[in-house]
Amino acid sequence: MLTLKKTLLEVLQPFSPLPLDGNMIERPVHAHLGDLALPCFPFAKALRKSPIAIAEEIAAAVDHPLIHRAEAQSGYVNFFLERSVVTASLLHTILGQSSTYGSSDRGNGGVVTIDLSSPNIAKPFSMGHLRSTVIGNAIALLVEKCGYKPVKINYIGDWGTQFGKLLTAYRKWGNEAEVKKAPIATLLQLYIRFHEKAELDATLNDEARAAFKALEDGDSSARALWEWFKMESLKEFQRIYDLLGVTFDSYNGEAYYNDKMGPIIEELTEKGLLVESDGALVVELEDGLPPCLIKKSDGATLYATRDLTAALDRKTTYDFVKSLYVVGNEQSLHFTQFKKVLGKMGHAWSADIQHIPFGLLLKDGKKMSTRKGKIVLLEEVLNEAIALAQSTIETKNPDLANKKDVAQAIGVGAIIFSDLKQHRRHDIEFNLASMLQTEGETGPYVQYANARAHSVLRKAGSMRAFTVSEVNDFEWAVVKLLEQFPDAVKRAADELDSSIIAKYAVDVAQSFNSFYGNVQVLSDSEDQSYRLALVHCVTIVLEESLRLLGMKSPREM
RNA sequence: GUCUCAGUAGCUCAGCUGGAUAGAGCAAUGCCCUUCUAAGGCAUCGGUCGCAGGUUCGAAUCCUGCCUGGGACGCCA
Repeated sequence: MLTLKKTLLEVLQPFSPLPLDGNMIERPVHAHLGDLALPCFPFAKALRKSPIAIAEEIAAAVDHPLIHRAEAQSGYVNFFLERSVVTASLLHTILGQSSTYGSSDRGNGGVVTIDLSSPNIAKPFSMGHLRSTVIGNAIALLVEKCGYKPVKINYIGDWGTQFGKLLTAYRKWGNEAEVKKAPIATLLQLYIRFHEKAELDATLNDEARAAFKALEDGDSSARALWEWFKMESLKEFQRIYDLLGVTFDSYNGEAYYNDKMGPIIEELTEKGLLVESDGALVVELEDGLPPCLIKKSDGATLYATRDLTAALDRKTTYDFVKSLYVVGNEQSLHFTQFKKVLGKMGHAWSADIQHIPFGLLLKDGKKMSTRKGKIVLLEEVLNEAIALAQSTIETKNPDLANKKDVAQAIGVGAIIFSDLKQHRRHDIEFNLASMLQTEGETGPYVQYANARAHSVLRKAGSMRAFTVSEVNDFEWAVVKLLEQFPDAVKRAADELDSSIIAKYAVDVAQSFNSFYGNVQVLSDSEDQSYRLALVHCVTIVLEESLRLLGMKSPREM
């Protein structure tokens, strides 16, 4: 309640011996205690009175048109707002601002680069990449709503020793026809086979390293195979991005930086930061951090080398005010090192780089590993969710138009929402059943609330002017939540945490469903026009919330 | 071993910039479709907030130690 809180702060400041801020006003845990509350405990010392007495004095003295009444209760002043005044003003605001409700311009057009998705070529798109894609996309939408200009970069993993492994495996055991038939699946099998054999025969790893070195040095046969693998992979990834509705501003992957790493190595050398260690070149770091490897003993580059190059390139290309990397928890150390190295190079903007870590997707309590073939394929999961939504539609709403599109919106929505609703740092135990769920705190639940709201609006026909006379508890609960939307957006953007939006959307859907179940909107009552306006506002806020999560809002389902 | 993240109801989680009786969803049980989409609503059941100290008028929330689990820890990314 940003504006309500602000107003209340101004009203209350004269009574307080301390400067008040928004954090000191809270929402009571139970609705019967009031709409907003001021705990008076912090004032006791300065005023040398008991919090109970202070609360009573304030409650008796406060007088404002927005405040219906103020009650003192065990050290708190509980405020009951003038419901009809607040409601009328809020509904007009939301209807007037429509989808821009909750938007701000505090980003001032500054560029925020977001490194997201970043699947590895020749490997299937796993559930792990889903997290990065979905979280990164939602953050892009969030910062955009706050006036920044997001640049989504899909930093494709198309370089590195893994390609040496793949090239080696393909030359030993692969054939062209099989790869053509089922590219990713076949390449994955080769990759897995390589690791099985390498456990028994360590010389394979040496071969792989040599093969990658050859690729990096421009060997034409290696290069041709690599191009082919990459093309096939990108085709497969695109199908998934289309399904998820995610687009990118750049697909510059690691290979893009292959011939651009010279300058950074020179810069590191000039600044005296490179040190030789066991034949490799490293940058030593303080604070007990392990050194950052820049060049392997065979002269080949590493992840960190390319990341540094990419960071410098992005700074000159985009001049970002913030650069975000949506990459798993397990790479935290790498990002700490990488930022430190940039700092040591004298780039003050290294402070604008931020790792957005997220928890692993676990299977039986353990990390899934591509190398051992322990992965879950995202495309299969998505298709299953869509099929499930489709069959639900057939039983519940068989006459629905565009069943296919709606089923896709719901199935994909269920998957996206199940990921975004929990705090991103938590590890997630992979559970297909819970991702496919459509009841309770799920994406389809929120979408359903919105569809019901639209159904009411359709039946009502055109909107009319309204006046608010009385606001019942069901309506008031919805109004109070709608009022918090800008605050939820702000908190989510401050913490770059879309789960705040997801939880907020569930709250709105719950309060709306409760209202819907208990209050008849379409009726002869003179409250109908005001209730319709409320329902309309619910759809505006729900749709905007879902949009910020990267989800669609079908009007019928 | 070092660093790091986590431990809240049977399960999955919210609350963690300290504030009132710790909240949801799932599961279980019982109601509600001759009122706007039952992917819904209403109700019941369910908790030593990992353990032990400390700070505070007040701690799930902050500090310290311990226990348990995940992850990372130079030539992978």
